[in-house]
Amino acid sequence: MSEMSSGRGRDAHPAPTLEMVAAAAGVSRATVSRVVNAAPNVSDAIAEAVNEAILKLNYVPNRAARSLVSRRTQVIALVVPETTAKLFSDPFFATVVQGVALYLSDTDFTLNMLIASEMRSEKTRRYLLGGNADGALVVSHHEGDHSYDRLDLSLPIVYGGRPLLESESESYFVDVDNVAGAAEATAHLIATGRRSIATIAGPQDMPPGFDRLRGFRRAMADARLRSDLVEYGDFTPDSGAEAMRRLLDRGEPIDGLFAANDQMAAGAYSVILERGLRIPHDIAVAGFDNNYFGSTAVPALTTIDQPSLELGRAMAEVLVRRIEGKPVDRVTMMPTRLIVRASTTPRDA
Amino acid sequence: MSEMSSGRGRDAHPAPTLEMVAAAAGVSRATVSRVVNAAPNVSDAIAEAVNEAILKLNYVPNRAARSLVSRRTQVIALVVPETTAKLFSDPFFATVVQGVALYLSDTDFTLNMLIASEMRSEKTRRYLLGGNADGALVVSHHEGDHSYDRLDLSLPIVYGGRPLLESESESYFVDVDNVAGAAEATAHLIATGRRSIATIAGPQDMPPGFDRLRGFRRAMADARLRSDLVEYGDFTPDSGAEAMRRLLDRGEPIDGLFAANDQMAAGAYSVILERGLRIPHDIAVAGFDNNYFGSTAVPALTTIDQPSLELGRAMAEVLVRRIEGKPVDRVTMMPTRLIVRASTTPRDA
DNA sequence: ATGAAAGCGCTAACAT
DNA sequence: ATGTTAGCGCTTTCAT
Repeated sequence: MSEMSSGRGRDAHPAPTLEMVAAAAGVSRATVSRVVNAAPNVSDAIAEAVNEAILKLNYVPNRAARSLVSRRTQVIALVVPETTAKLFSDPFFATVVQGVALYLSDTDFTLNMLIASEMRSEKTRRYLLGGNADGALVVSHHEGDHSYDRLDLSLPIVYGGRPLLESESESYFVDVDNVAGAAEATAHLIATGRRSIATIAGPQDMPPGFDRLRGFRRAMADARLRSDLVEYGDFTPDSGAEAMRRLLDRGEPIDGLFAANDQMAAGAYSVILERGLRIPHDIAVAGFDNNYFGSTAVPALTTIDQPSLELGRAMAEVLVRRIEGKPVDRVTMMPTRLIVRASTTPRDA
Repeated sequence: MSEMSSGRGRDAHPAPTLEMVAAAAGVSRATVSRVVNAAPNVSDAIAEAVNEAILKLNYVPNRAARSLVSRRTQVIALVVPETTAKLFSDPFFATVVQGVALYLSDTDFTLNMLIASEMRSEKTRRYLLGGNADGALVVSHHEGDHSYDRLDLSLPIVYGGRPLLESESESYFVDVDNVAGAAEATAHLIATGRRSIATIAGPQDMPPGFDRLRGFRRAMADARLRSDLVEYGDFTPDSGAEAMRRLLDRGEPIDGLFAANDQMAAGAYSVILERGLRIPHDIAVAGFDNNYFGSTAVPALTTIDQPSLELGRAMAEVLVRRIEGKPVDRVTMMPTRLIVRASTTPRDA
């Protein structure tokens, strides 16, 4: 295993410049620039000659030079709060990033990923304000933290997930329709014959926690059913188990459960089983997120699928449109999808 | 929900330039540049005055301008083959990326993520060769594809995972020690009393597939045990199930199984159970990867943990050292760790 | 120790 | 339709 040897490169073949292309094609640099940027006013003959020279020299425009004069970096920053990065193994988040990257790979933009920790928050701000990116995407997980709002004055920003206090923010965001998704899951429970439906809600200071409870309540109200069987968890399996315990300890009959995410549903499963109750016979269960906590559970969990890839794609698209000055809605809602599995099979089936 | 409004910014506050700082501090631009870059020859008094001006004006150096003259972009490209991106939900991959990002966030480098599809491979090459990055990291999953080797002449590259034909490549890479990990898992099976141990190997044209089989054979040979109970899968659960079926159909006794990854182990589980055999009583099982396929299996799967975060970190570190011209080993091996769970509990325990 | 000046590679008026 | 020219903001000799 040898040592050494390093950052040479880039100098072996001193990269061809626009000027060299101009010389080779026998035209001015301005003309080459026009050809490269597909400007309207170039005669076909010359354009062809220039393109030939470009090909022959293997010319690639220097981005730094271009950025310097055009004031455009063609860079989009993806800001990942460190708390979210810790949950990196969360397939939801990874898929959102993939969606962003996929969309951008068809544009001239490049994706810059930043991990923003408390410590380095100043560094992140400086990076963003230092003209290093044309726009930023902020993905936090459940927090609804729109603390980069102020930066939006200098740089277009698009968030994944709505802000906590929507009325106080003018921020652009793309969000999953948590209310509709939760309502759909609840309605499904009702449609399969359940009447005494409880919910394990998420933290009410996190938008998804709040919205999913709202969706549950709405569906219950629509069916003229009571919706006071509510306990709260923090989206972890353990908290789901405890909430289920509290729910069962109330002594009221429960034949259906909507958990605000699959993890909590998984936690609830263990308690339900431990009390000698059967799923779905005694209690039908529906979750939210559609991840492996639900798909590998026994019985498999009915849940709400989030369009994570599309969410990422949409975030990138909204941001690019803002950067390019095209009109975009300030809020974009992504539809969810009900995934019916064994945990909500009707009793008579 | 309002419409419009867009890419303004950046002009509201015309970013302060080095020149403005110079004026404010009453010195020349050269001096400001020296202070910013911590050059040796600056008097404390002046340095202080300059720093004050920088703070007051909230000055941030313009990267494009800096890159243009210094020929350094401070950008590191992370190339993700699209085939890998599809497996994005794979926690292994996501965590590697996180490791990279985490390491870089303590440096002056920035992470640029590129999805390299077949279609856009030319675009990727141009990007890399166009001086848009100071170095590149290539993470493919299992493929051992080092097809960017040629670019290494112009740009330092570091791979995650060894090349398929190591002898033919001079590439820098960081890899998990698959041989040692597989050997450790197998040795553990042996240590817990198993003697007729089979393996479900991965594709032999993928380095991890090949290396894990080698590790298995080595451990068996060290214990003077036969190692001809080998069937192959393609790392998917289904292929694991089929391989297990073939193994069992051989009619030879099997009391232990090493699967080259957790997915295939999960597939094997179903066949073992379906044949009325018990885990670990009849057959003890060990996997590799340490992901949820194993941790959520029943009984929980003994497996080999890969230091994914550290792998990413190490890749970034090796690349940065190359870029900075510091010595680095061409190959870096990351140690694995045995995670003992219920699937290998000794019979007498 | 500090300043003056040149120039990195490109785009965008402006002129022709 | 094409060329000329003047910078973009910074680093870096070279003087002083």
